Amino acid sequence: MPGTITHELARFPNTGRFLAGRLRHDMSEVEKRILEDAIYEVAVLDKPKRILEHGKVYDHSTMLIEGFVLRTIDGEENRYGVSFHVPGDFVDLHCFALKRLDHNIDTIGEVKVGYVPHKKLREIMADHPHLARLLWFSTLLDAAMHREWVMKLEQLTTARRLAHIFSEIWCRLRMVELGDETGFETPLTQSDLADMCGATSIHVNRALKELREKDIAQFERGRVTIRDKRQLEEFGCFQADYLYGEGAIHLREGYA
Amino acid sequence: MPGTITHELARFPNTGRFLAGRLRHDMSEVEKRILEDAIYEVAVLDKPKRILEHGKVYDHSTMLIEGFVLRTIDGEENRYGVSFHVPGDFVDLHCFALKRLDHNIDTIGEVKVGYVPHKKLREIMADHPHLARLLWFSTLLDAAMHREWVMKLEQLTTARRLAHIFSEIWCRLRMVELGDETGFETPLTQSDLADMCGATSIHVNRALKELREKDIAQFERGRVTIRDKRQLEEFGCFQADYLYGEGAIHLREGYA
DNA sequence: CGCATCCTTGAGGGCCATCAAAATGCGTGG
DNA sequence: CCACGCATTTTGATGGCCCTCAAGGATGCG
Repeated sequence: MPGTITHELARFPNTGRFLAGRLRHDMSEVEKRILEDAIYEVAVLDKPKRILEHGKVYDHSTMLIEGFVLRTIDGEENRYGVSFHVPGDFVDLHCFALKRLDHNIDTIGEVKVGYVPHKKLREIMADHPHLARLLWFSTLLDAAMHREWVMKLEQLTTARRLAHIFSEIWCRLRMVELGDETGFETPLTQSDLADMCGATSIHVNRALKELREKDIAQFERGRVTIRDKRQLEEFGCFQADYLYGEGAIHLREGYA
Repeated sequence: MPGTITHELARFPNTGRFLAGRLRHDMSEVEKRILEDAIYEVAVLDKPKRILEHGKVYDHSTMLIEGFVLRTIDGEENRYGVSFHVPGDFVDLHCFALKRLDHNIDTIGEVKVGYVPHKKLREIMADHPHLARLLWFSTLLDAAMHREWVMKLEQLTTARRLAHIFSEIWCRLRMVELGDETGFETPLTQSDLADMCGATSIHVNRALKELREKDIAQFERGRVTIRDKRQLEEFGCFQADYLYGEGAIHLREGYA
């Protein structure tokens, strides 16, 4: 059926999830084709790997086709997770306009990525302003998610941060029609979660126990099961509007 | 003298600080003129005011000409500061491509702003791809700063967060040739700083005392004085590369 | 000179880090 | 199949950072 992900992936196997559930409906067939054809190489990485490194300059950008990656910044001793990506995300469009990178991109579990040369992106900027705006939009989504993470870190305890992260990942997966109604598969470890929460893995473990005992969500190796969606979102102070999905569901009611 | 801020401001009074110290040298005279002329109205706001509100849709974007603004997100009880802007920043280019806003823009002290209609921005997207890329670049700078804040919040104590914030503000002011060699003027209160640190104003007060006693930096009503730049940056784990300034100074050495 | 806002200090308690140690699951090779 | 190594997960005890509640001092403005 036209409009479904299956239909999109049949025609655009590498970029069919790009902006799905958001502004993909605003893309013309021509634009979808241009983007799909911009990918000159596809790679499958089965082991965790740092595919982009802080400080370096690249002449391509990366589309995440399958799997998960983490955007990280290294500290003196620890690694810090500053954002998370799901299939359909253009993970480092940032390095197109910024040149050198201020962060790393680390894969988590098995991943399939597509590479787009910056030369192609420059052509798109020059010849297809509407598509260019959509690319811009996708980087602004990243910025909006970063802002939410800043607020989350300023406001929430570790258990609530985890609830927020689970809510966000689940919501984003559902927008690209991954995961299911009871939760999602993920290769994330407790240590990865700790990197994203600014906590130790030891404390994350206790916080996960709290979520389990409250019957909110359950983390097992390789899977997150949501026991109570409403409670999860409430506990994690999650309101999906910052993800700019389609439909009224994603309009935050707003606090008084 | 050509190239100095004074010379730029003489010709482009409202936009002469845009990307100064970063990619402004990459802007042609024509592009500078287009941007300056895109501002259809200038306003001076003497009292703290929320100039952009979460959830609303705007048909203009805002250039900060003088003064400071805070990008905030409201919680149930508290306000959270997710970023900070200095003169020359295009504070809400985000709302051009995102439509509705996921955050607020609050002024701090007296502020002068210029408004740019989105219609003009669409024309720039269509007719001036290079200038469009520079606008994109400026929003990516915001994203890079958000990432650094995420890391800062995951990693640092309140006193160190303050050191980081002071370092960042000072560095950004110097790029647009504001502030001076010993520090900078600012209308920020301890309560504003608390909103940016995810701490209470009470604790910020104690943390400022620590910076004072360590002879690192001094906060008085309306002014931050840096006593020891090297110590400030070290204590706050500040490395300026994420601000993408010109020159080798801003290239992080990188951790082993 | 009264009021509002901002700054400062003290006491008690909760969240989370650190140090230490053990249990579990998983793949490899004998 | 079992032994082993390794990463991941789990639990306990102690202490530091920061929150809350409470109160008072400074500063600026009408």
